[in-house]
Amino acid sequence: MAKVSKKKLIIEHSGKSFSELGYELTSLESVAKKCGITKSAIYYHFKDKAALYKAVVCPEFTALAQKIEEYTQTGNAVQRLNAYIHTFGEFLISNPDFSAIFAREIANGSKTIPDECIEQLSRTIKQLAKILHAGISERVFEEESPFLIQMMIVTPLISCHTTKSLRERVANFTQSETLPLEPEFENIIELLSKKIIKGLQC
Amino acid sequence: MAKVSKKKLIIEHSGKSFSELGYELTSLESVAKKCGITKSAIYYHFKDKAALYKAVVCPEFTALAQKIEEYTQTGNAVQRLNAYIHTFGEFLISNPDFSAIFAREIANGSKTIPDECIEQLSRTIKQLAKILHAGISERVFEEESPFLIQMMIVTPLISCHTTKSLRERVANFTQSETLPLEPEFENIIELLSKKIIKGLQC
DNA sequence: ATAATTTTACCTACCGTTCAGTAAGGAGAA
DNA sequence: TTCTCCTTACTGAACGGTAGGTAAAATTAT
Repeated sequence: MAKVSKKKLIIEHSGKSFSELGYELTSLESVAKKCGITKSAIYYHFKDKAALYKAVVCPEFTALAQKIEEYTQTGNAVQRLNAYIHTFGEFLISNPDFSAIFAREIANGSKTIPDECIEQLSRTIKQLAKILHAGISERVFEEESPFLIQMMIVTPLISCHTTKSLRERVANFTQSETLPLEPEFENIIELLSKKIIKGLQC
Repeated sequence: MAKVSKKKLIIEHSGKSFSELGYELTSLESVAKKCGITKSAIYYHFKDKAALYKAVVCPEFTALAQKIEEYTQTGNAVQRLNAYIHTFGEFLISNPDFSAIFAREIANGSKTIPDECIEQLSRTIKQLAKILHAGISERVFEEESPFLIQMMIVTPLISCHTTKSLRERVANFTQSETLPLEPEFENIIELLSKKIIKGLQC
């Protein structure tokens, strides 16, 4: 065997399924089928469904936190906040699977996110808090809760993919009206970043 | 029967369950139990599970669209946008069940939202588009996609309840740090409204 | 041979759905 | 009044299907 470990295969395919169907509707049998193995083989590698989910989700949160810390160290507060939004945004936009899983978790009360992931998430918000604090020192930002700013950044970006078909359906009802309402935004990250930074400035 | 109709009871209890557990995890048997009837009684009143879900969700969307149109007719563009955000926000904040269902739908690709609801949703965004257009005429707003603004308004508000426990867990990792990060925002609607309007102004 | 991996066969539990049946009550005719 | 007929509102049992999970045998790799 050209050692493509089955474990990785399982993580890949189940990740896709978790993102497309959600945790509950993802059946291990269908995942096994896609991997070309049986359901029991999954149970050899993972204790249970929840453990598999963890194995899918944790590395993603870690990679995100890593990137955030890497790219938001230099420059003034405005530049750093811009970098924060862009780094977060590009990670979400270019990882639609992770985005979808994150969206479901948020809608779900985040009950199934393990503490390990929460810790990674807290790394990013700590970084955001630092940037906002720097902005206050530089007298360019008004004081505001980092959680609120985080939500203003993350939730629209996360929903960007998941609301696509919703926007299209809504557009079907509005397209005959006066205003042309395009349901797609090419450069949502830049648009959002500009608006949030402007909204935050003194 | 002089008593409260069972049909309403079913809608109430299932609505709570749909919002707490989601569509899939809501079992009709548990709903029936809470209503003090049998599962079959639900099938007497509703064709199937999907029809019950519709009966729960449609009136809410209609009520929302109604209120939006009612409260955003008068004033200048800034006042009307402020009214739009407040009306939408207060509806969501004071209807956490609807909020949770909406959040799940967004995370889920909105596959289970009936067209009837989409139409109601399009009413609200048409109204938003009008307001933004008025703002451009008044030379106070920059041109921007109504869909983007809608997302900036709706997704943070919707996630406000559902992220509560997430924020608390994240705060547990950050509270010992330099910045005190409060996971609660009392007046999120007003905060959000101010920032979005500022971000949109010329 | 031994350890790692995977399959076969199976269990239990639950879910949405259907369906036959029934108690209660009103409408209309006798 | 009383008998018949029909409707409303519901029950209980069962069905087909699928899900997560497990024990043990079989296969493969070292």
